[in-house]
Parts: sequence; structure tokens; C-alpha cells
Amino acid sequence: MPRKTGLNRETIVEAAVELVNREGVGALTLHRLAAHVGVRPPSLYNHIHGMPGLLRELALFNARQLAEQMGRAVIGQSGAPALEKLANVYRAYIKANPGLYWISLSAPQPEDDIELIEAQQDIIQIALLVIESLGYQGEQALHIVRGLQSLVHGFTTLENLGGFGLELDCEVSFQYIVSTFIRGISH
Amino acid sequence: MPRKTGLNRETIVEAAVELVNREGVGALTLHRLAAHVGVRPPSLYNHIHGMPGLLRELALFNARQLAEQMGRAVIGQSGAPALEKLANVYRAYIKANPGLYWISLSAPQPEDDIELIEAQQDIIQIALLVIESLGYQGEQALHIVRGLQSLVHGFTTLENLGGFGLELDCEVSFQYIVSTFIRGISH
DNA sequence: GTAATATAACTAATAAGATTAGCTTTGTCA
DNA sequence: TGACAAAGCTAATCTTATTAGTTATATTAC
Repeated sequence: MPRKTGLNRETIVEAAVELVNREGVGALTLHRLAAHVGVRPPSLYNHIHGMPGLLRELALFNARQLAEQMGRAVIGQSGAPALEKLANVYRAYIKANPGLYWISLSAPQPEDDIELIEAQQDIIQIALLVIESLGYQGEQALHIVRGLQSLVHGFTTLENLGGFGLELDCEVSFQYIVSTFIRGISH
Repeated sequence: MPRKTGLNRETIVEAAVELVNREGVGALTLHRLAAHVGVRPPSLYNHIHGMPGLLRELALFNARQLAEQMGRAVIGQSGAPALEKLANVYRAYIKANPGLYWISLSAPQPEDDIELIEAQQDIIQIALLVIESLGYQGEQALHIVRGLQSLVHGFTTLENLGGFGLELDCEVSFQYIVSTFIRGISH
């Protein structure tokens, strides 16, 4: 069919992930991305719907990868240790994928994007199951999910941005904060 | 001096704040900003150092305004109520300035930008004083500051991005989460 | 009061990026 | 073997940021 076979959406998305994690959000241009996969910029449009489409693909990739890693982390675990494990996996994921995670936050979020919403709900669902294994249910369980997600997301993005001074070990802070929150809900 | 007098850095920054809060981060271009203040784009360079300089000014404005509002909120208050008040003011600020807050996170953070670092430390300092009024000191107090900032920053940015489903009232979640965290540290 | 100066506006031009239109090549299949 | 569709390409357009060089005018010095 084409002059060179082998290019597809998956390859493009993976190259974009690599680029944005290695060189930062500002480095993600279609020009550079095209060079990375060996084509000219307009050729990318045969596989993705321009820059907005690429951002959407990245957000989807991000949500699915995060859900997958979280799900795998708590297999066969329950209770407070499982919750701490989830928090640590979430943070490790963001630290390993700083550019991807950040750009996913800025991506468009159309309400009819079923795939993306499903992947995001998977993330919540995994946390919810763990929290229910601790004995919480209904709205309270949902509040706790939101709290833990806010805590980990907030801490790690501030940490990545250098928003904390350098004095105090972030690792220690994180463990302290997570256990403080979990202690708060156990009351 | 010029053909029209009256334009200065402060006016430009205020117009940028207005623009970015009203129309979102993507709407902040020098072209549109220049139109808002009634000049051509190159004229802005007489007052700000291009787009990077503008982002830095916005980050500084953001940090100072947030510090000022936080400081004012806890005058004459102490203890757990003061801490909850701080959390609520921080969240209210982000909700009132979504574009400004978000773009400030993306702004460059040179380590020698004393003014910006000072303003950011003011924010931490205010929270620290309140936490010390609760009887915590040293590293533990710093962990608590990081935790509370992460919680509020994380919750509100996720809330603004629509990251939570619509089912459950965010106001209720927020109060629950903040009091849960505070309960955790009181133990 | 007038001339010199510095400031801040301007126009014009350049470069990078996203995107579209339209052309070309080539694998697949009838 | 020839038609077709997919996927690459070049060329062109539009937006944005930025720089260079010019012009107009408020202030200041005389």
C-alpha cells in the first residue's frame, strides 16, 4: 500500500509517550514526533486526528496503563496494606511517566468518549474495591477514593514540579501523609 | 514618550489573568493579549520578556495573591478551625482562578528567581504557623503542610478538570477529606 | 520656548508549528 | 494484469512568537 509499511497508531502513540516522558511536555510537536517515527508531519494524519487526537490517544493510553498497573499491584491483597500499596503504585507510575501523566490532564475530555471514561472509571473501581475490603461502603467509600486520589495526585505532581523545597525527604513525607490519611478514616 | 501612554507590566499581567481565567489556558496568546490591552503584539516586549517572561509574571502574581488571601483568612484564628479555613480558602482561590493557577504550575521555575521562591515560601509559612499553633513542630509540621497542600491542590485540580464523576457532591467530599486528614494527624 | 533624548509604540520580516489539499506510489484483490 | 485504496509525499496556508529597525512623542535640559 504505502511507500513504507509498518507505521500505525500504536507506534505513533508509543513514540509520543517516549518523547514526552524523556524531553517534557513542551517537546511534543508533530514535527519532532514525525521525525522519531521516520515520516513527514502530514503523514501522521493518516493515523491520528491531529494534535487533539494525539492528546486523546495519550490520555487513553495513560489511563489504561495506570489501571493495569494498579490492578496488578493489589492482586491477592486487601485491607490497609493494599491501600498503601495502591498509593505507592500510583505515585511510582506518575514519577515514571511525568510527561505522559501531565499531558493527559490537559487533554480534552469530551463527555461522549466512552473508552476514556471507562478506563478512568477502572482506576476508581480498583481503589473502591480495596476500600470496600476495609469495610467502607456507599458514599463514604467514594469520598475516601477521592481523598486518596487527590492526595497522591497532588503530592506527586507538586513533587515533580519541584514545588516542595529540597530540605525534607519526599519519600518520608509521602509515607507519613498516606498513613495519616488512612489513620484518619480508620477512626 | 510613546504614541499612547498608560500601558505597563501590571496592566498586561492583569489582562492576562482575566483572559486565562475566563477563556482557559489555550486562549492565552500574545496576539489576543495585545488586542485586549490595545496594542500590537511586539509592543508587549517593551514590558515583558516574551511569553516565558509573561508566564513568570503570572506565576509570581498567583503566588502573591494566594499568599495574601491565605494570610488574611487566618488572622486571629488558630487550631483545627484555622486549618480547615486555610484549606477552604486555598480551594476557593483555585476555583476562582482556574486558568491562572494551572498556568502557574506550568511556568518555568529557575532556582535563582528569588521573588517567586519567596512568595511560594510565604504560602508554606502561613500554613506552618497554623500547624504549629496546633502543637506540631519540626519535620512533622513540614510533613503535615505538604500533606494538606497536596490534598487541596490535588482535589481541586482534579475537580476543575472534571476528573471526578458527577454523581457525588464535591463540596461534601472535600469537607470529609479535609477533616479526615486533620483527624489523622490529631491521633 | 525649543531642542535633545529616551521610551514605547509601530511595521516588516522570519521561523516554527499545525493543518489541508492534492498528488504519487504501491500492496492487494478481482 | 489492471483497478483500487491506503498511506506516504510536496506544497501551501494560517497562526503564533519573536527580532530588527523605524517613528512618534513626553520629558528634560538649556
